[in-house]
Amino acid sequence: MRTEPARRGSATTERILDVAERLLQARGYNGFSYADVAGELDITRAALHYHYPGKAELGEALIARYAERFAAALADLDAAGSEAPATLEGYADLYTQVLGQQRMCLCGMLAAEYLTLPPGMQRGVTAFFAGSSSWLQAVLDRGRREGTLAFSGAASDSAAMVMGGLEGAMLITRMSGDVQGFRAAAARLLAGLTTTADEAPAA
Amino acid sequence: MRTEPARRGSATTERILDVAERLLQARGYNGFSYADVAGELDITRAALHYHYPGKAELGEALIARYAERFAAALADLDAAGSEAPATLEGYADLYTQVLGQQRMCLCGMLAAEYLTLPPGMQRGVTAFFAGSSSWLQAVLDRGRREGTLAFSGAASDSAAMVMGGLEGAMLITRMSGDVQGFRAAAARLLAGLTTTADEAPAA
DNA sequence: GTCTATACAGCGATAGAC
DNA sequence: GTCTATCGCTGTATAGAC
Repeated sequence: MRTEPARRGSATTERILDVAERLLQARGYNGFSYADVAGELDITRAALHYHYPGKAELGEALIARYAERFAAALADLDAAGSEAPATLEGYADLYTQVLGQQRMCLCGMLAAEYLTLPPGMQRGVTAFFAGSSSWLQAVLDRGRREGTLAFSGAASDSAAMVMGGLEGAMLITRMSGDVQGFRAAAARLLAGLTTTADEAPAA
Repeated sequence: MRTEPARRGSATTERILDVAERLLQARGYNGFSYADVAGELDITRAALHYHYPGKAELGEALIARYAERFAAALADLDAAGSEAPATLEGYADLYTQVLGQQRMCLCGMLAAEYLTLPPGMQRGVTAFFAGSSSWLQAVLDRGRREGTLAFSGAASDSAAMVMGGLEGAMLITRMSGDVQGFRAAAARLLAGLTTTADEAPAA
């Protein structure tokens, strides 16, 4: 029951969101227009305004859907019941999947444009990262308790490191489409949370 | 002799670059206009076109100056002759300083907008990260040789982790202005390159 | 729910006077 | 080196017919 569109979205609004989401993740909020979305769907800009009265409302809907899907993915990771390191790998895989579609994280993109966003969108982006961060903190704390993770300082600091590290690696590797480079950087990032340097000196 | 403007820049062009740089780092390339820059300097848009014929040329000049300053800062770090860990802390400090001005890294911002940039700017951004990455690789390799750093895998992967990690942490903490949070995340990031968990369990 | 038509502001850019 | 004036295009948004 997570696969169906939910009652808030008609088939058309979902198609609009799909196109707008791809454009936003590729070009940023200030880098696409109603004309771009309408053009791909072969409808007019006016028709778009019927579904989403303004670009701000469209943007808020995009954030809401993205955050919902992301939260569902995190819930799936929790439900899998893996140990903390594997759970973190699953978290990193979420980013890898987005990057594989040649996209930047939607909220990472909006973080860059933050100061130009309407207030409602700013709130949505902030909430996304707050949610992601608190989920990560819980996983990190659990791992440290279980002894499967080792790091010093507050879990919130390491959570910020993981979240920021993945967003930033995504930001940079997307330019060249180097998904393997992203994977490697993400692996190095998570390696710093376990025992470190327990692998072969130079693979 | 690094403090003076260099002969390519008149006083006016430098003032233009100063304003445009701040706007770009705050709002992104697609988030500011010639009118914004001209307005702050109390000149007209036409006068701006005299100094920089188009926004693309202005953008390229901004990248060139930023990259030049950044390279000079890296050269200073090399000249200090510190051990690798301290050199990396100096590298992270460069980011902290930018964040302290409530700005995002200029090239990190442009990385988000990469697909919407004119080709000349794309080349500049790519070159910036390539240069930063190779400098980091050299420091990492040196630290591993000297025994002051410990990490497995290729230095290029850890370089991508450090660079991406700082860019991403910057991207996210800038929204709330949490410079202390950035510092902590950066410290955790670099801690993963040394022996790890050699600090007090919970500071 | 989609269309045509239109309004209106903002954009980057150019011409030509001073 | 800066100005006024203007062009052409694109942006978001609205009114009203179908």
